[in-house]
Amino acid sequence: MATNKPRRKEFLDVLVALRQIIRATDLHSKHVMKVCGLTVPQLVVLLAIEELGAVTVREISRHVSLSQATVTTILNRLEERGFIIRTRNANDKRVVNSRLTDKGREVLINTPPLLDDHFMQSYEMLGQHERGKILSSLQKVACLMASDDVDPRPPTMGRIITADDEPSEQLYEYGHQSNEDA
Amino acid sequence: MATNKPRRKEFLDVLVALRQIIRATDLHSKHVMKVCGLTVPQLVVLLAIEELGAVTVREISRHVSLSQATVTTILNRLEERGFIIRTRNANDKRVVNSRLTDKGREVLINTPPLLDDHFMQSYEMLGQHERGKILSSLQKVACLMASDDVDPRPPTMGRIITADDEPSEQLYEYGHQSNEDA
DNA sequence: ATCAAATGTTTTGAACTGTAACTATCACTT
DNA sequence: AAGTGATAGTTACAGTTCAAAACATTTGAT
Repeated sequence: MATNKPRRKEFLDVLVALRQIIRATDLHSKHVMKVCGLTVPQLVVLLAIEELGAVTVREISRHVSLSQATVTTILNRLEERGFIIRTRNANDKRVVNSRLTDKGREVLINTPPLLDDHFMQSYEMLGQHERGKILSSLQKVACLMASDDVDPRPPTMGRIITADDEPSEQLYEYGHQSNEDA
Repeated sequence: MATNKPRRKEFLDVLVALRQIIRATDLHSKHVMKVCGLTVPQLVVLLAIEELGAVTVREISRHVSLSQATVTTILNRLEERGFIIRTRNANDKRVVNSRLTDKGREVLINTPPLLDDHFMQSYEMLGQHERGKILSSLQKVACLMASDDVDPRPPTMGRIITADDEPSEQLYEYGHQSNEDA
């Protein structure tokens, strides 16, 4: 337990790296916006709806790691532009289910990559070991940061539509499950 | 062999981790705001000014990895609240130099940590090897992402304000200095 | 000296983001 | 049935963020 104390500088390095990553991510989102008319957050939400079918706001917000309010504003834009429709659930009128329209489904066909092109290329060339190191580090950081804030998670009782809501592990998977409700 | 091609899922994992990190960072910033009245970006800018002395907007923006426009809006808020003052440079009236006020210097004394408490604690307990892995991974990611957006700026060659940019004590005179640059 | 290009900052417009306050609805108790 | 508390979603507000356009000023060329 000797050299265990990171100096101030080490934290600063972490901070700087994080800020650069955040900035690059944001820049990429703006770039995607110019190319395809949708930002990365919008696409992420759209993909979540594609994957989950008729889905509640809360489920989306958990799935994409955004607050409910944020998801609402994103859904507003998506609905305005005709990529999704929202319908109140008949069983529980508090609930709003969002689904893709044809237009929304179509726009997803040509989805540009959600990560920076250059990053993806370089990342692919890295060799499995290195990639694993990076991914696990990112997840570790995410995890360490999240745990402070963990627990927006009341005992779920999947009543309305939900199947199960696993927070981690494979978030996006291309399976399909039609989960229609009357 | 040659499982070298990361599957779509691997990129998604990266994306998800990144989004969680970004979110956590933002949450922490909001938290800091509630505690000390300044957001993390505001503090970062303030710290940059503390470090660099009377400094231009462009220099700040490079130092903190934010666009000039963003720095300007942050400076607006900081000036409004009396933490800094901006003065136009006499030599070149396009240039604006920002410096701390006493109030600004004072508020920095009790700066809360710019990284999440819980994260810092856990990070400290990690052992040097693990920490190194994480830091280098973050830097790698930052680097891979940044290169797309290559810095349109060669290393600062101090034109207006003196040259050597030692990150330590400020010995900046914004007087003149014109020759140089043989 | 004057006009044009370059440079430094600010403004504008649009999006993301979260908390807190608010509405509507449901579930459960009395 | 009425009331209370929990839950789902939206709105209001404040802050960050960037690109692009608008300004202001300086520098270089004619």
